[in-house]
Amino acid sequence: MEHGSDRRAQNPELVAGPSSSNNMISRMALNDNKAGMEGLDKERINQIIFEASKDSKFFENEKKKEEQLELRIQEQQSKILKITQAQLRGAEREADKVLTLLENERNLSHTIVHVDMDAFYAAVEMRDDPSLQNKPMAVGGLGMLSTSNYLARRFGVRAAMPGFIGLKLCPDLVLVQPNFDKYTAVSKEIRQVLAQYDPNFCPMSLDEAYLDFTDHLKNRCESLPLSRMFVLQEKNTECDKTYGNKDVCLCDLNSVLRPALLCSSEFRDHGASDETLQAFLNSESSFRGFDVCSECNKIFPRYTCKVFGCSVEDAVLELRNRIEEKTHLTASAGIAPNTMLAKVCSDKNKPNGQYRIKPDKAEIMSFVLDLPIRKISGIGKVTEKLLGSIGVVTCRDLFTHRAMIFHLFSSTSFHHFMRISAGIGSTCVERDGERKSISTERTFSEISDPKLLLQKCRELCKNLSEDMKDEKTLGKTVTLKIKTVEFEVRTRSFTLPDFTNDEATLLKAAQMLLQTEITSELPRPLRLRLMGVRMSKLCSDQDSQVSVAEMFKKMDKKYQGDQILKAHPNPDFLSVQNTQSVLPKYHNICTDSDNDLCAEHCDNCDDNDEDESSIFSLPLDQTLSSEFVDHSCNKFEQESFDLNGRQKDSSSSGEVGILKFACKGSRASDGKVHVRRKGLANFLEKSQSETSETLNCEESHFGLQEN
DNA sequence: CCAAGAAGGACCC
DNA sequence: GGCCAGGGTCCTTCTAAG
Repeated sequence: MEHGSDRRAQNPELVAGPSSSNNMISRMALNDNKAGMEGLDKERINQIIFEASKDSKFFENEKKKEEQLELRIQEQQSKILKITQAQLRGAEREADKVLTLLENERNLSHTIVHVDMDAFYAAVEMRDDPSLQNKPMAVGGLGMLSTSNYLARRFGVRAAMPGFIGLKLCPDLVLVQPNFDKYTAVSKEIRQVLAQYDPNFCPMSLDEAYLDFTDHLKNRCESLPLSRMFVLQEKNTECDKTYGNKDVCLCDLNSVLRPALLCSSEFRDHGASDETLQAFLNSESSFRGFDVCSECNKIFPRYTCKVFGCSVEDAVLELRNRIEEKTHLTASAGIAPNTMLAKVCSDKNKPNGQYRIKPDKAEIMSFVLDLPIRKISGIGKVTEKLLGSIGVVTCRDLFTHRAMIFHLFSSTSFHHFMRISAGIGSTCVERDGERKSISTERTFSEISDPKLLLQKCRELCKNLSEDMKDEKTLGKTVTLKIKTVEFEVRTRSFTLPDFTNDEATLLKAAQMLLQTEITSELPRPLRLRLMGVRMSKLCSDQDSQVSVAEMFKKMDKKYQGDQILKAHPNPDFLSVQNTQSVLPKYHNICTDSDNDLCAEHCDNCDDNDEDESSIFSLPLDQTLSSEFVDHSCNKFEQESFDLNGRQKDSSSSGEVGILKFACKGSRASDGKVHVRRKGLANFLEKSQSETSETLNCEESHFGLQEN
């Protein structure tokens, strides 16, 4: 195995001067790890990109960033030189421990599907404007492209590329202004289909989502053939090519026609098995009388029906076909035991394809080992290069270099990398909770006149305030973001005493921040190309009170699948993951039936279960003012852990109340829940000030003195 | 001396 | 000849004040 000392000599990049033009070419280079970009003339494309960029301010800034990255790599190298062999061996043992624990965590019982629409925005535009068919096109403006169609990708034109470079690469490129309202509407249609396979699916954006197919597949095995029969339009007919054809029914045949078919006695008569039904569907007479749409009175396009089998593959194929029927757009899908792998899989057979990794460790490993780390969601340009500099390119390398990674990266990153190397990912696709921030920003041609800058700021605050009112949300921390004409980004924030979405208040804070920046730049003018305003520390408009139940929910969210807890050296932490794959929900805390708290307050344990508004769902200050407070603090140990899993002393008086409160919710617990209690303490400490303020709690609520 | 806020970045779509 | 978005999330590093 190779180590740091000889690495430097091997890696020419580390020897070359700072951001050599080679480095810059590769930094600016086309990112071709997107689907539809294989086998391009990269040399030529990169040259064009380089030429188009090299005299710009943007490029200068990129150069700066590249230099900083190289500096980081050098720091990394000198760190490596200091690591002894003994330390490496120790780290390897630590890593192996973590990997063993991760192995226990491996959960192959879920079937996760990642659905990803193919070139979504571009596909919608092409669908609605047949004149765009067979032309290279991209959605976006001269400034930036959102996505490109597959034809344009052949020229190297891709998302996140400025439009003017796209035009250089492909002079015939057609640019279409994005129409987000339309994409949102189409997305809604798609989600209607997705919801039928997993009502709790998790949309990641307009065009992609994770689904947990586990339950669907269970039911599917017992389902009737008819329930798996769907209408398909015949491909490659005139109708198919002319989506805009006014004479043909454009309705979703599975909404319009299928119910009628299912009602037909003839169909039911043949629905005993997949085979008899399919045979009937193939027969001449099957669709007689089903020619005209009852909704639009137009003639149906040529169609057939297909019975989809019970396997995962069939189920996902069915899902994709139904999306296509409904929207006339294609989707790709990845099927795997966890979200991380499913995501990679959905890219594998793009466009209009799917790929499955079976829930089998050997198969997972053979898929993962040679997978370049860059394919994994969350590993971008920088991490790729950082890891690349120590010889890590594939997921296998993550394993072989685990000792080095242990030393070079934070505990969080290390665990993350180890999970990747083992092909372990999240098996739950729960929707994200509430949003954490809301913002608006605008790029413009240079503004340096302070008056105009403040005017810009006013516009942004007005917009943001409106957005927040639409969302019925309040916020506390105002952040001003500016980007100078040199592309330097700065953020300045200010926390207000109260939650608000009031335009004037917002403006006052934002303008104050802006003014400070303008002043600090004097005597030079502050020359900006972008300004943005963000509000964070949000809470809902309705109730600025958060219930204890909400708190616990947040907890669950935060620690679900948390690798730190699970890999923590403290055996108490480990006990959780051995008993349950995810941390217990708050109502599972009360596993003890003879516990008084439990009997009183936990609707899950209480057999009578009459009390929907149990104490856990009351606003916090009410909860705390109940007698529940007083006898609740008897047990809490003073251990707590920071987010890196390091134990720390919690004797500071400010924490006491928080910690006490923390133990209340889990007082009913047995040894197992001990973990939970710590986790909760951890959470509450972390958000201490937020907690007492957000929840409008008087200090006295926390004011119980320690013993 | 320490935890929390602020600032800066990486990354995703 | 022109000249790189906007909406988020999460993580890390720095720092100032009690």
